[in-house]
Amino acid sequence: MSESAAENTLAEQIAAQLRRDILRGKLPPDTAIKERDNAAELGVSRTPMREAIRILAQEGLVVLRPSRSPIVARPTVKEVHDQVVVLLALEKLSAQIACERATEEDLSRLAELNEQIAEAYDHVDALDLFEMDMAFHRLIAEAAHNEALAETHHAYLARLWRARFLSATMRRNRERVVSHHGAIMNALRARDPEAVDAALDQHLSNLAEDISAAIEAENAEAERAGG
Amino acid sequence: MSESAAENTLAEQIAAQLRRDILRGKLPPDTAIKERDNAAELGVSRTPMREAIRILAQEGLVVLRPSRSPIVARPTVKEVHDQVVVLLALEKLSAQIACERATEEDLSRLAELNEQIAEAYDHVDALDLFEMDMAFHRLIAEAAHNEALAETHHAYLARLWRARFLSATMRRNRERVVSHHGAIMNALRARDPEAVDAALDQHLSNLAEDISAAIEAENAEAERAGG
DNA sequence: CAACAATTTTTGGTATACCAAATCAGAAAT
DNA sequence: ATTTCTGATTTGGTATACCAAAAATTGTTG
Repeated sequence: MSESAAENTLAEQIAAQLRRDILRGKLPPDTAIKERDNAAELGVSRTPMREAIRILAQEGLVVLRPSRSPIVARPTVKEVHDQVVVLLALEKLSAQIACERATEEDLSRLAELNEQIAEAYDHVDALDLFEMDMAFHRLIAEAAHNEALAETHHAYLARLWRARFLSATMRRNRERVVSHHGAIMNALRARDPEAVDAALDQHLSNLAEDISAAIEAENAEAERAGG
Repeated sequence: MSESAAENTLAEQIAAQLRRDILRGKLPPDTAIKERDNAAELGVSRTPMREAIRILAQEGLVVLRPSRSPIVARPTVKEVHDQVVVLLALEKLSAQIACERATEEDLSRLAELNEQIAEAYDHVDALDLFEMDMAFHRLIAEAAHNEALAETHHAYLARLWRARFLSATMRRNRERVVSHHGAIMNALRARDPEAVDAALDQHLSNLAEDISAAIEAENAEAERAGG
């Protein structure tokens, strides 16, 4: 996991477990998450299960409905698209600030990670690769040294994880990713705000469309199965 | 309240209560919120109190410490400043999008509210005025018709509520607020992204400094009292 | 008088039991 | 056959009790 912290409480462990199951598709959208049954199944009480569900709801992975079981969220294309827009804005802001504030260490960490990604691209599985990509973007956000910004950015990254995963497995493109990351990095190295902005636009603007396509495909699939 | 929703659960009611107490200064920074004592005091059990505390922690109003009572947050100047930076960026993004997407109804609501603010400025108390100001900025965010963006923007507005309140009561300036709001509105009316950007910069850039000054003053005060 | 160790207290985390509201199913009446 | 009313079941919300870990305090010892 990109989370370095060990999951302390039972609730957090449960949340992590459910999160994985949701993101990997084991718990597809619209699946009910009954806090009673689910807790029993895992051999825990309702209390931590309840808290875990709240955590995921806060992340947007499940939706809470009054007097109904929470269900795994099925975001609409518009919702996901809107979220991508915000993510892009946050990342651009981070990068702008990072042009001034990034330390040498920030930059070298970024470079190192990009190399790792380039190297691992054809060996590791999509999920692990995704963790690395996510870490790259988090490093950018953290290079701004603005905690609130990094936190919010991370929240969006996490929320869009599944959508980004769907999109990436559809069109996995080594050259694009690696060279884009390289461009972003070099612009940051040069501390050139405009170049950074352009590079990020380049890298993330397609993302919106890719993700939309992926979501549309999944929802169409569900439509066929459910109707 | 700007919240239109009725608080359903006990936990939400408690959270709302605590939130008010914190924002109005009845529970000043560093105050411990023991879930046991506090629950007993309000005549409720720990369960909803616990949940309420989580809600406020998520909002950044209280901080959770391992094996310690949660305490009311005392944001540093840097933290608040960083948050203002993000708020500004979110609002600018909203306004940019709103230039395309805002409906006539959005614009007229904005105009109406601005008039109300101008009219009420010298009559109502600072708190009510603040609700109105907050509503104005929320309308801008909502005019972008991007739910995720509006939500995140609102979260920052809420988190900065106390800081903004401190700053505003320090230097209340009718002309500045009303004319700035007017400028923002007109730029939106003209659907001119650059003008909107400039107007928001004008209005909110001072905010960062004002807030910093206010927070510094409060923390200095606490220093004197506590040391 | 200082430092350390043991005990007591306080903390959050978890399990369980109970309740009220909402939903769903089945039976009865039209 | 359809609709409506009722009661059983399932849901989330709340209260309470228990536990383990971590502080704080106190007492003891050097």
